[in-house]
Amino acid sequence: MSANSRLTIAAHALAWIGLYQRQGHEVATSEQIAASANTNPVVIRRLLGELRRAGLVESRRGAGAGWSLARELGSITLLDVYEAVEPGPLFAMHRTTPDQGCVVGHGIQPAMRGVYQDIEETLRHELARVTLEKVLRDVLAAPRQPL
Amino acid sequence: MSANSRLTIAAHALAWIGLYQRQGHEVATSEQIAASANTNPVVIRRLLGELRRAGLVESRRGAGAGWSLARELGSITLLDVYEAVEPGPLFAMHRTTPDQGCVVGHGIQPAMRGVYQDIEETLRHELARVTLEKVLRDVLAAPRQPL
DNA sequence: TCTGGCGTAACAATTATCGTTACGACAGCC
DNA sequence: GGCTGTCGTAACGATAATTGTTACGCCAGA
Repeated sequence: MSANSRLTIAAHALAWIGLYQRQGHEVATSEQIAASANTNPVVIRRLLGELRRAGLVESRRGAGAGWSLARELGSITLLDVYEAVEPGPLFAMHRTTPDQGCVVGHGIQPAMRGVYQDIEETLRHELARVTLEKVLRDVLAAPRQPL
Repeated sequence: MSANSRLTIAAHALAWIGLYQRQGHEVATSEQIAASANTNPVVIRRLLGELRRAGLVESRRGAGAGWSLARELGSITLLDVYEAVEPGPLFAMHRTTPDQGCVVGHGIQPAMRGVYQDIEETLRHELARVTLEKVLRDVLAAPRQPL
């Protein structure tokens, strides 16, 4: 599974915007966030665009443009973020239809579908337990380097 | 996340071998399994090779060659299969190190690491609950098409 | 010795992610 | 009204993983 960092970067961006706003700023720019995440501003804009479609953030254009939270960090869970940025299911079925004339080929997909549904349900439950508020709290709790 | 079908195909192969052996056959060939899964024998051999490295199946060469189970279906769980065929973690961190001078850039990875560890732990627990014996049972329980 | 299938390398096709450049659109400000 | 900074998005390349496919040596029983 080519693990991707979309959820990580999206959470990073949300935490960054949230902290920045608590410091009194109105909006954050994709360039600032990209500098923190050490990536390209377009990557941030793409991800935040998906979060906006999900109603988690808002963007302002023109002068003084940038991004702001549409909801409190405490009301956003990692499940919200996951659903916004991760399209497909965790596990895939065969890419071609198995031999329906074979007993196993005929029954394997219904069997695995049940398993996968249970697993995704559990995953969603776990993700829903973590708010971005808690993520930011953990971020700030990370030990600073010694002097 | 480009979902992959490795776990599905591996479970398919194991269920197929298990059922075939219960019908009195010694070994199953990659060609037979590939026909059931509607894919190429090399794909099956590759996956079964990883399962053999994990001690789940055995292979025989020479005349009368083929694959057989190294353990009972009831003692093999989807977690065993998952660990054998899925290398990486579910979610990835940033591909480049975030800005350590930024509070969020510094603390985001420890924070997400904790979340991801919990999630993978839960996933493994779910996978460990399902034996291949149960998978085969569900496969055989799939409704047959009406006459 | 013959033969069927494993073991594995090699390559192409496909797909997703990520980085990057480019450029139009927008809105506040001078 | 023009300037400016940032968004919004298209386009392209690099990279990597998966999957399918061909090819061929190797093995062991008949």
